[in-house]
Amino acid sequence: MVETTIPKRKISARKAPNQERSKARVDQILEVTCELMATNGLEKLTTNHIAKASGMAVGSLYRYFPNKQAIIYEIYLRWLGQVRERMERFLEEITGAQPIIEVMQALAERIYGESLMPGDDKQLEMELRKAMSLYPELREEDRKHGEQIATLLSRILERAGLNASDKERMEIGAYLYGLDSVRQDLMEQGMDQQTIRVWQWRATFGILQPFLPEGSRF
Amino acid sequence: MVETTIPKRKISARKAPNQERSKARVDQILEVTCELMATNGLEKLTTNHIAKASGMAVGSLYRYFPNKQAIIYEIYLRWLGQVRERMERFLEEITGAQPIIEVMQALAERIYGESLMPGDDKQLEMELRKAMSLYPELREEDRKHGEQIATLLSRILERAGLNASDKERMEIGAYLYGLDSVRQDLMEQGMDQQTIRVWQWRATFGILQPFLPEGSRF
Amino acid sequence: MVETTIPKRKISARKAPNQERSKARVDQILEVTCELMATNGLEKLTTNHIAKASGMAVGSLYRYFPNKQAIIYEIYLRWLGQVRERMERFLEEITGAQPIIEVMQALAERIYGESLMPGDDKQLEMELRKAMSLYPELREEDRKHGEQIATLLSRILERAGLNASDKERMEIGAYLYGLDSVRQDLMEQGMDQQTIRVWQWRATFGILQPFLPEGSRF
Amino acid sequence: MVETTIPKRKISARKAPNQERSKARVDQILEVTCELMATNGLEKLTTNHIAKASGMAVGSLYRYFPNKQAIIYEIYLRWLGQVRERMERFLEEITGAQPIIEVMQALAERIYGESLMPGDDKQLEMELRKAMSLYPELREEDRKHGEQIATLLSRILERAGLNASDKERMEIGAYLYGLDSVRQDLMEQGMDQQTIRVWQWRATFGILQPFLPEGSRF
DNA sequence: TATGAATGAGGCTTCATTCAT
DNA sequence: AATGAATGAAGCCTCATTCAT
Repeated sequence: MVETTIPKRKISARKAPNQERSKARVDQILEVTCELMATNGLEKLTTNHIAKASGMAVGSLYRYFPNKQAIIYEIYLRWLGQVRERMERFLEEITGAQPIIEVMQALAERIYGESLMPGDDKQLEMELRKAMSLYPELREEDRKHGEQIATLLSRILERAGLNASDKERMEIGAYLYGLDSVRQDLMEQGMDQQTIRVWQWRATFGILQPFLPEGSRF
Repeated sequence: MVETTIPKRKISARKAPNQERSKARVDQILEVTCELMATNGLEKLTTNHIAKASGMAVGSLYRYFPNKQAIIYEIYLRWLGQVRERMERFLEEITGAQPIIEVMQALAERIYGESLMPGDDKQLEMELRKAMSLYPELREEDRKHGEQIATLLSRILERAGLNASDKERMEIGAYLYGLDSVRQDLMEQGMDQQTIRVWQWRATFGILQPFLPEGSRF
Repeated sequence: MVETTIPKRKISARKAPNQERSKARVDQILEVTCELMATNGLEKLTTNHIAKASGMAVGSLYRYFPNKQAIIYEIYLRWLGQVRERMERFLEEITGAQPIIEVMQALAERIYGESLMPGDDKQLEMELRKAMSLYPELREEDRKHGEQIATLLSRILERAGLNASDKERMEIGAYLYGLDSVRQDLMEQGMDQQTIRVWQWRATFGILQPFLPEGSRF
Repeated sequence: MVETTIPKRKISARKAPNQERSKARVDQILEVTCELMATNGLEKLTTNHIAKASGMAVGSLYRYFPNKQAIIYEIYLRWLGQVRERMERFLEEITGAQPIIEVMQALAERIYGESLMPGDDKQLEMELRKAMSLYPELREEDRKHGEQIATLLSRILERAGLNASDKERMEIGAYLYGLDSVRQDLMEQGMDQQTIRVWQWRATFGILQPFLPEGSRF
């Protein structure tokens, strides 16, 4: 059990969900919690609500998770995991035959365009961001995730044939990851998704342009 | 007293802080609240904490503000006011002689980069944004503010020679603001300042490029 | 859940007390609250007091009642119900053979004289009346109750042979009820019980005289 | 300064208002408090409201009264005093020449019919009754007052030629005083004033009838 | 294992009273 | 004497967490 910062709180799931039934229950809790967060917001998310909506008793929640925070933490981890997974799959698909610009376009679509989770996704993402600022553990997790993503991005860019040094590729990766939080901010501010994508693309292009093969234009 | 939506709540300061001492106390409350918000987050902001940190009794808070929300509301108003003020000052300084891209970078730094209040500013802003999603009154205020800013931005970009529509100018402003937080993230992650500046520059250029007059150099 | 006036408050019990234990707790809360109201008055009735006196935590109150008002509301409903019940039983017992004045005195004793709940009943009633003037919901309930009582009284007096209109019958009932509190006051002041009975009798007679059949003896 | 029950509270005015200005201020406080009680009810009566409505600072209130309770106490005393005063004046006016029944009728008019204080009187009386059940001191005062009134009534009845023993007259006095609280209850319950008077009269008549000279009829 | 009743610390707010000016 | 800012105990209510069954 992971022990964390002031007030020492356990944040990982209480036990590895080996048994099938256990796993199903954990999944249900997480799923229901996602829905409630997306629907009512983090502020109105109570353990009692989660239990009732999951069709189980509050006590059962605490068999699978040591506390409320741990539930959100797990959701956050899975969410980050999905993002990483996509990037990894994307990395494997890259052949090197496509023009970089197309690769980047495809990446943007994959990373920003797809729905990461079933249902009211944008809202959930916003609430997770709130949670991140509420629980220090999430922030730490986010930082580690950032490094991994930067590395992945670096490798993607490498395989796509980006004409940059290792150091530069890592920087580009970090920066592109940062751009994703810009996207999220703008979403929270209510900017239209399609519009966001356009600006996002322009910024990305600005970053990559110096490393694109001569003559590559929009 | 501003009367607001469904759960009738008073959200403006209880009285115009005419007297000197009064004003000092109001300012102290606001300042302390800013710090607490930035440090611990909106969720952990309690009236009792504010009172204790301000070195006064809870009851005293309620002499100056009708409720907790009103304190946040006031902070929000002042923050918006400062942003507007800066943009206005900036607008007056624009000569039209500088390259657009420099003007834009200067703008981003001036508007959002400077510390608006003592202490951890970026964090405060995030918390204010959370508050905005929590209190309908803030959203309304933000909407009005947004219109004013749009106008100002539009005029700044116009004067700087940017060939974009009103809507686009607003979007550019928002995006450039977002880029600034990327810069801060990277700094926290330990990236070299000079390096950050380069990438920042590239991203900014990517954003502005479509609107720059043909052949404009860096 | 009964939805009520302006500050939307739930005033019925949170759940029908099906389970045995549940019902016991609800009853305990109500009983304790009655005692506290009678002893210390409505003004000093606090949720914390109720909880402590009931030997349970505050939170438990709120499992069974949505708020303080709802507790008082339930007490009030039960009290009104008991009064009605008594009148109905009394109505069935009337034969018409007794002299009216005796029937009336018996009525006063039966309806208001008996202890409706364990303990200091008269006081409780006073407090309930205070509560009624404090909570709009109670007033509405009281109004409905009043109509039902009016009908019952009307039928009782009618069956007892009283020659009065419906309106007058209701008024007589209310007045006789009032006389009973005089009796209690005098008892508290130390007047001899037998003596009180005599005066009580005379006042009752004064009230009924105009409606008694010509020549009716005491 | 009168020291009273648990929690020891001072309830008489802080000083005999000798100085003219002092007296004026005390009177103003009392008057304003009466209005506020009648208008908003005892529950919403706060010292701050009283002060503001009196056009003075809260602190000044506490120069003339040791606490809030004392203000209400004083109002109550004055109110009781006015009732007594009327009865005394009435006593002096009795000549013995009038038929008893007329005297009693006149008394009823004087005691129950007149307005005891200027303004929203009925409401104030109701609030004072609430206060009585809130503050033990008021109840004690009410009891003493009751005795005095009973004595006065007894003397009135004597002078009016009521054919009763001293003991009986005292009892009658006590009972008639009790009847007045019936009147108040009925008022609180919203019964029409004129109607109340009629029943009140009938009960009074019932009480007195045995002692009226033979042949006195309505 | 599962349950859900029970807990109680802690959040927001009010207001009688005090005290420095 | 007068002022009114300041105080803080106390009121109502919520909800994460525990524990007996």
